[in-house]
Amino acid sequence: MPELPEVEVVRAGLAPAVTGATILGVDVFDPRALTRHVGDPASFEAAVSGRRIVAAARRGKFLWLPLADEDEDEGLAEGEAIVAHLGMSGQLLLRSPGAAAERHERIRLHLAHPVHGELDVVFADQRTFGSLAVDRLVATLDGAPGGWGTHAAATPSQVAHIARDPLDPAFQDARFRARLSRTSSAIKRVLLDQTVVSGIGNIYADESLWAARIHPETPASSLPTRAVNRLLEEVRIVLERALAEGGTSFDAQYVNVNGQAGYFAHSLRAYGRTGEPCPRCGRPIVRVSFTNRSSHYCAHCQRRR
DNA sequence: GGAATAACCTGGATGC
DNA sequence: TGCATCCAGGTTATTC
Repeated sequence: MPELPEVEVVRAGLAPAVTGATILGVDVFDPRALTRHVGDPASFEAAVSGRRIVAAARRGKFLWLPLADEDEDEGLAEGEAIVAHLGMSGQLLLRSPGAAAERHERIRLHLAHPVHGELDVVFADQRTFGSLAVDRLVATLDGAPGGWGTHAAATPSQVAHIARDPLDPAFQDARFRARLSRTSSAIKRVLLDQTVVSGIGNIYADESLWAARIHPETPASSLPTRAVNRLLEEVRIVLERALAEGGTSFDAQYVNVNGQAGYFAHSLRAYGRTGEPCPRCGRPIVRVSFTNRSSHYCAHCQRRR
């Protein structure tokens, strides 16, 4: 499931290939892949064709490719971008022009790069929770760059409500602590709330809470400052380790832009290890239903307060 | 206004 | 073997 490390791997793979490239044309094979786009496939194609990609940016699980006309530079707080969200199973793949269609291919962008020549960016998505869109850029409220991979203090309007991720230099720890202190919701639910902290999904929420020895249903406001700080530290460690290992792949659902899987699944301590011994105390990891999904934790190490 | 829940979707795994 | 059901989960609209 693409969370921050997986999306960042995709962004980092796209950036050198698409930055500076001009979009020659678009093929939309499934309009459901444009559910975030206001307008029909023809309007999407018209909005991007002939324009130049000036960066590959990311905040949390959202990616965007700021667009410029031939005589514009990046850095504008206005303008438009192609926004991408991979949802549950979305992939962005780099392919040679004329390469065979991918399974579940929904959209293909045809690009011409001044150095690399022509290439295609394929958006494939099995479960169709992901989508592309053209969206206007809006200035960030704090004046800092919109996210990783861009110097422009702007994000697509669809991303404006998304909080910064814990690896973002502009992430404010104090603001995070204050937000937690105001809600009695379960800490795992808060970690999954992208308006509080972005980039964390079910896998890394379970892993971070295990590392910080916090029960997933602990009311956020009951956590002492020391525990919140430890949790933030563990979140960052888990995300950085996963990023270094290329992300988490359980099957072919998550791959980088070249179709290769990441290795972090081998390093998971709690997620998906139901019944296996806790790496810390040896007692079995348990799985419980949690808001239409699963939580994995050690009932001994992560006792409920 | 905050919190909880349902719906969207496909394919692999499981049970009968 | 074949069919039916369950499960995975990010985001958002809806409901409480």
